[in-house]
Amino acid sequence: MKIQEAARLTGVTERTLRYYDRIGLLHPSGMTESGYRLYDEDALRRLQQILFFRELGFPLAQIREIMDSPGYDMNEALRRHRLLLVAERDRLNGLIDLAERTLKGENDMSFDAFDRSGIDRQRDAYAEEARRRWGGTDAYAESEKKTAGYGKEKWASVEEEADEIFAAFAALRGHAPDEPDVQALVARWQAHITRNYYACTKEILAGLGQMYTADERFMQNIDRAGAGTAQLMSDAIAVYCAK
Amino acid sequence: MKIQEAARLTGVTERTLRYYDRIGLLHPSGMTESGYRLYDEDALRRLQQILFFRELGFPLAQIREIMDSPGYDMNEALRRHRLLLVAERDRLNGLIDLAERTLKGENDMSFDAFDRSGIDRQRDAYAEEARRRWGGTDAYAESEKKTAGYGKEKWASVEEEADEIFAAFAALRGHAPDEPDVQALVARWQAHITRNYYACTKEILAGLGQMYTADERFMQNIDRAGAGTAQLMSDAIAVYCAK
DNA sequence: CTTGACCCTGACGTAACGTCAGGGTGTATC
DNA sequence: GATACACCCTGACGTTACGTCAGGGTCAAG
Repeated sequence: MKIQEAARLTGVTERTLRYYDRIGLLHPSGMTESGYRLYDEDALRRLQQILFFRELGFPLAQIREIMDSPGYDMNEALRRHRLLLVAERDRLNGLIDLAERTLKGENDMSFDAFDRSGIDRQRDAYAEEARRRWGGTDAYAESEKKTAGYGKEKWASVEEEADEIFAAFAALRGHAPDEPDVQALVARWQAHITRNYYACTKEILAGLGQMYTADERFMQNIDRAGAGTAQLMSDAIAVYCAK
Repeated sequence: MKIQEAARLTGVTERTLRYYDRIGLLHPSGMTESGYRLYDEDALRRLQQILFFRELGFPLAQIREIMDSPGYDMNEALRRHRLLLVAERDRLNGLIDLAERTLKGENDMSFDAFDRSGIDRQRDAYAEEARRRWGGTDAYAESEKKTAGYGKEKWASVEEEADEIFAAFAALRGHAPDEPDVQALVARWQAHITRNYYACTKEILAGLGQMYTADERFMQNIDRAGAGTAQLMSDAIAVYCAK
């Protein structure tokens, strides 16, 4: 069949089929003398597979890899990808929470450029600079008020979850910082901060990541979960924020 | 301060600051004679606000609108945006579920190009064509087997959730199809199909949307929730799939 | 032989920047 | 005063997954 029918049957546009041809993801099964693309059922079946992975959010380049290398471990790819999906969902949950808190006036649409996340809540150099710079603003007062309003139980549970995340990082020591399971933990950490403190943008997160190894106090606190945990977190955060 | 310091303090890159200047999102507070950008604290505060909205996923163009029009209803924007976030999260939950089912071998990485979603499970023209085309394949048999394995209770609860979603659409009749609350329902519907039937790509979804008004049986079934519900669903799906 | 439906290949646009390349500015040092 | 070096600038192209023309062949019907 010609391109129009193939497009109609699968729901994609003709442009998409030509694009997939060009990037080598799906070549037509044949061509007429006049250069018309022809697709057969095998081609359409391959397209179905492509669309399945695309729907899951795989980039097209990776889909091509998966489908062209026969030895590719598809289950492993799926498992890793699932972790990315979970991480993204957790991040969204943090944002939803942030939006709700902002609507209720519990958040000020700004943020403090330092970590008050129970690591040990001492101000380091970075935080001090931020405090000097933003200390006099309404945003600062607002945020102080909010965190001050947390009850002791709330704080305890927040720190407990933080410790859980540290422990999870500690368990992954030895893994590469860019592995999906590690990256998923970074997303969870970011969501944790966003939910409990302030809008943790990736810029903030990157700044925190640097502190975790640069500042003794932060590092020691994190490494209570095991030596090298802070280093892994820091490296993983760097990778996470680079994209 | 000059651009480098501003970038360091806020965590964004210089390139980003120049870009925001160019697109009119954040102009520097001043310029030196030689054309160097200068930023003061007001500018940095504005940048904080920008980054807050950016983190929530607002497009830069909308952030500019929000911040430049004093009469803009920020709470309304946040409320609408929250619905988009929720919709996206639900979609991800559907995909996570799909990935897990695939890993367990309960899914075949393909899909049936027709809706078996309890609407009334009769094959329409579109479905018939798909059946003719894919009917003999393993994928088809596999999927039949799977849905056949659903117990009666499972089916009942699946259909119940479908009815809930129809009712939610019915409650929004009169709203424009592109409103975020309506769009959020579309995402929920897609996630429902993905969770309970097959990988519902946007191409599939678009095909279903057309059926809902084109095919009497589907339309009548949906309109049990109220006349005009199918039309709204169909329109909303069309908008949803267009992007 | 003309119409109309269908096909093709560029080429530009999208969002939000990253990454050079090529060149000017500012200040400290030799 | 020349040089070194850090810092600043403006293009311009690359990225992802296509959408949207523009300009021009192909094919069957009338």
